[in-house]
Amino acid sequence: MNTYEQVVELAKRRGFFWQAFSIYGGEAGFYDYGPLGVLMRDNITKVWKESYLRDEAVFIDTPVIVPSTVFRASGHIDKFADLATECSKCHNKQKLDTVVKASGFQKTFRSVEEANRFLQENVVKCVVCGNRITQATEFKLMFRMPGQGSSGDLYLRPETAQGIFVNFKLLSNFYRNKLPMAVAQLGKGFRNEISPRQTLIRLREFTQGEIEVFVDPERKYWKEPAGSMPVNLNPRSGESVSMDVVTALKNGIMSSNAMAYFVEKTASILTEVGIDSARLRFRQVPTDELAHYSFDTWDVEALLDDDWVEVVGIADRNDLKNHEKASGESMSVLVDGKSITPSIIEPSYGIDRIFLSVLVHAFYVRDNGFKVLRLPDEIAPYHAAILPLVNKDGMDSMARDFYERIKRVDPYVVYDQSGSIGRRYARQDEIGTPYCITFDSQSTQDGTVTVRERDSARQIRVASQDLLSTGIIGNEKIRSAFRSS
RNA sequence: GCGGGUGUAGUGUAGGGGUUAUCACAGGAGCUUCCCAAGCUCUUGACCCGGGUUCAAAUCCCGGCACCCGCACCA
Repeated sequence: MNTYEQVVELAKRRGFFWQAFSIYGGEAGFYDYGPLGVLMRDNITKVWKESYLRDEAVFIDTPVIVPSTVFRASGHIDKFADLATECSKCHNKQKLDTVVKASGFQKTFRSVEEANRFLQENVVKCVVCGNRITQATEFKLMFRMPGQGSSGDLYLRPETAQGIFVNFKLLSNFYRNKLPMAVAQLGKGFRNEISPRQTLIRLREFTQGEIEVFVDPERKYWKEPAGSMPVNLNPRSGESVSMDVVTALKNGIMSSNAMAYFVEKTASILTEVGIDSARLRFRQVPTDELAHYSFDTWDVEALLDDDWVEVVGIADRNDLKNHEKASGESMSVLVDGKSITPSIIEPSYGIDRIFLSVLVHAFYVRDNGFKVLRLPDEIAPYHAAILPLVNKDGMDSMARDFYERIKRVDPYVVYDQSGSIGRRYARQDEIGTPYCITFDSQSTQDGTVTVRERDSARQIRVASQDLLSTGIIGNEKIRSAFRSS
């Protein structure tokens, strides 16, 4: 088993995530977060959210169900599609690839135009009735609720971003008509993927954290990046380099200050939540792979075993023009007497993929075969487990009493008195709990407890009273003993 | 969506036309246990779903669903 497979096995067994609706055979592309997964995922989004709050972003929350007018303007209804055919005689709908292959051709197409040209020049027949097919259409990748809106269809949003764009004027007013402006949204997105695969990597319902940074198109400026951390850059043309973004901007590898700034910020957030910087790279998307709305995008990819998986995309896009045209509403801001329709730099975080990558990067197996999740303290589902060394001589009641108190200081704790102490340590290692607080016979004498750290298995002794006032991961003794480096 | 493979307790597995369906780990109860999955006793728990063949299907056949690999797709 590779690391990914071992992580999936562990995740199912210990309650991080599992296939949704499994008692009815499951449904491809849908997963449940289990009890530990919810805690850990919320810890990740907390880091993300607070990081952007520090950057003066404002947060909103908009509906997941969206009228067709929005996606007509954004271009999703036209471009967010796969190629298909509909037989003019029997009206059977088929994937274009299937039909073409059934007629003995081996070919794939990039556009309707290209497909139609091929269908004119070659005889391709309907697999059901044998009628010749001459027209290709598109298979929509958005979930649609036909006719349920006030003016037509409703759709489940394929990205959270449009909810921000359509609110641009209200938001700009809230932001006191200043530029640049950053607006963020955390929420569900939906795509009717043709082949969902690999647990949390390709879901049909997923969580996105998107930030729309509205900037002056002339400058595309946000703030000065620190330039203190080298990141792995794979530019569209030229060599891959490890370089800080200030240098990259100077060398023309980064197209704008804002792009450079958010590349650096993203690297910082991802490493903080537990992604290994050595297994992280920024790849500038080749022109022919760009999404319909973007003219420059850096994909942020994490290495899972031998595959690079996109966890974040940072896109330079300009949706406001489309909405301005379609709605008739002005999307400009008056800055220094100049009317500006902003460009958008959009860092879009795939929360589920980040979550999975953190697990894979945290996973390791000890020499004795026991599995450990080396999660950052703030990301682990539980900060600490409270354990009596043995269930007698008052250790159990003392530990239980401490557990009841510490919960009020830090609710991310768990109590366990079943099995041997070694077994309990192993259990906690496997779910990434950084600290185990054990009550032994000395605890009953002087009120001190042992604190065992997950990765080193080393222990220190501290007064249980101190922990009640400082909390666990905030305790200075614990920090300096185990997290100094 | 195509082709190939797979589907047995929470997890990993053995087997396979008539069985009390194997084993391990995990889980529960108890005894024991003063620091890293110790030991003992007891114990909960499974043949993906539907149809067919058959006296009899978890086992064979067909269909569905899910997962894995490859191809395609990933706005």
